[in-house]
Amino acid sequence: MNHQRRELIFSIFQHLLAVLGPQNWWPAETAFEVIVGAILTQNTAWKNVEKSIANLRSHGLLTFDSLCHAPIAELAPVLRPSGYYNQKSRKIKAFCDVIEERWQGDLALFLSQDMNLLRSELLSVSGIGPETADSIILYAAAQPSFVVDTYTHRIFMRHGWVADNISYEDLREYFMSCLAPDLKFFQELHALLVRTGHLFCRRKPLCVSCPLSGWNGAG
DNA sequence: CACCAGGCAAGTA
DNA sequence: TACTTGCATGGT
Repeated sequence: MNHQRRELIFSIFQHLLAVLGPQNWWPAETAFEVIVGAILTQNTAWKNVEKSIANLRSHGLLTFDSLCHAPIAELAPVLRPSGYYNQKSRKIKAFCDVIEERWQGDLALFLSQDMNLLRSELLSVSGIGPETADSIILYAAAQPSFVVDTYTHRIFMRHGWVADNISYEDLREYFMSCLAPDLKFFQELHALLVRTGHLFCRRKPLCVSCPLSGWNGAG
């Protein structure tokens, strides 16, 4: 069972890598920028997130030390292009407050803790759910927690590889239970699946032209 | 015009 | 546990 899953996942990975090339995610300069981007992209097109990131940079708010001292009233208008700006400004502040109060402002120390403890603490922050937490762990903390995003779910359920109503945690376990915890592999596979989603499974009922269409894992 | 985008929390039954 | 709804701008 696990062996067959692993073979399927490896063959998908190799095929997408050959077709699309290495993605080298996450598109950010610093760990803090990854975290901010992960929150801003919740149910939001990345193109709009880029506008907010650019706004933050021009306002000098793209570092932990500057942003954690900025009031929400200053933050919210800057985040306007990526939507839900009142919610997201509170979420980012809630995260910064945890780092300030529980980790004395040491973001690197926070990110270097044991992966499962890190995941639990991230999930306890209001505004950080499972996908955002796993994105932060995989790309900001550089620890191997598999990220399940909407495209991963869509691609796997449309091919009939998993049930369409599978939960986030169960789909994450689908990957993590049969794969070695390989940071670079988790990063690249997630990036390739999102790229595939952007190109072939966006605004469409089926992945008709998806490179995985008709794929059965035998390749 | 309607619908969607790299979710999440809070409310309801 | 399993739905439903609000959050909000910008692209197709």
